[in-house]
Amino acid sequence: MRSDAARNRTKVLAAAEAVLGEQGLAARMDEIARRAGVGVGTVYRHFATKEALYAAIVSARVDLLLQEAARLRACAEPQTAFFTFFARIVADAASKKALTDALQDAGVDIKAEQTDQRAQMRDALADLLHRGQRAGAVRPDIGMLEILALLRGASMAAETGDYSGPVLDRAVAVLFDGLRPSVAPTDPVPQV
Amino acid sequence: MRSDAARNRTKVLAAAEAVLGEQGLAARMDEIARRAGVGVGTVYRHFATKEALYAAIVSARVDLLLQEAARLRACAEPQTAFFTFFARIVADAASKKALTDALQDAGVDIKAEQTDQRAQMRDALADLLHRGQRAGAVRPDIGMLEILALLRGASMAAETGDYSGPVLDRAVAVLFDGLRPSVAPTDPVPQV
DNA sequence: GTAGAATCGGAATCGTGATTCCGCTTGAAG
DNA sequence: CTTCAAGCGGAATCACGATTCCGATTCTAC
Repeated sequence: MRSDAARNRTKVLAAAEAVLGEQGLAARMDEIARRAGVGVGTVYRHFATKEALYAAIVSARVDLLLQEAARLRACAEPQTAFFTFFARIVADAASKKALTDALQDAGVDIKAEQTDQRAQMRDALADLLHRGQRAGAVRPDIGMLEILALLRGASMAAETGDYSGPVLDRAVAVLFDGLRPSVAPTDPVPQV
Repeated sequence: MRSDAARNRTKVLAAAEAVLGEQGLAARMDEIARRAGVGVGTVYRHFATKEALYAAIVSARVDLLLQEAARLRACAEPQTAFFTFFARIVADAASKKALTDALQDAGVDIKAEQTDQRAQMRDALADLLHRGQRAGAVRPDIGMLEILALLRGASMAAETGDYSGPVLDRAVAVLFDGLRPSVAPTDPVPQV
């Protein structure tokens, strides 16, 4: 690859990371090109479609989360590892838009890589959850489905950017309290 | 108003309720017109823009919720009223798309009516929350901001339609457990 | 029954933003 | 220092869906 091409690819990725992080999928290609100091044509030379570019960015972001998960699985205490990871994901969503979808959406054209990452993410989360449960830090009567729903909701709310950091922290703390084993038997839940 | 016009307006509203409930703002005007058995022009005769139509539908839906809130404020026990209302909103979001935004979004062109409804909703929720707290059913160390964030997240997750009813119910139950006063001293909450 | 205003239907228009195209530039091989 | 294929910029093209327009249809009043 020609050296200037490589340089441009890097610039495009950086700009896309920034713009997509701010605006999510709503970002425009022109804007990304402009911020990269490059023509739209160049963006398209490196990434066939907006979705492909988007996928590249999200994939990198998810990889970081997966590394974090691996670290936690390796060294952290099972009592806190699950909560730490959960909070990490929510914080990531708060700082950068458009991660949420990658977490679970049944996007139309899922690439093999994405499917794979999704599976890895799910595995890591399941493992951390089960360890936490075995360690007595997480209530035993819930499964991955509930966790995914809660994580999704928390990430989406965080992503809106309507709530300040402290408020989000307290909201997540409430969630975590609900996830701990109750000292007393759980109250019945009002049905709708 | 001419009788056929009134009839059409009704048909449009019904179709819009259905289509917007299924697809949210992504719904197309053609689709709404088609399902109403009417031309697009007719839809526009009754509602100036897609947003106006959308607003009319959401407004009606919110009104129902406000009535429910009034009922709860009037008769229900304060220990359960708050939770019942919270669950009711989430259930509504699960069955019909696009309510969430109306809950809090800072939409660009908010009509007076919507602002008013939003205020009413906020008041009702605040009242139910405070009653619950005074009755000792809701932990006292959280405020409306946290509740709104949690409600938003729950509604958004419910709206995706990715989770079955029972899973959602259990996830909401976890949330509710987190919102109850802890028997043991509360874990430290991340402060500002 | 008829006139005339109110409505209707849906093709044509517009706006927005992704994607393509192509003449011009530039890196690097010989 | 040439050569020329890879790469570039950004105007032109396309797609898609909201909104407008206007001739053709009803309703309703008389």
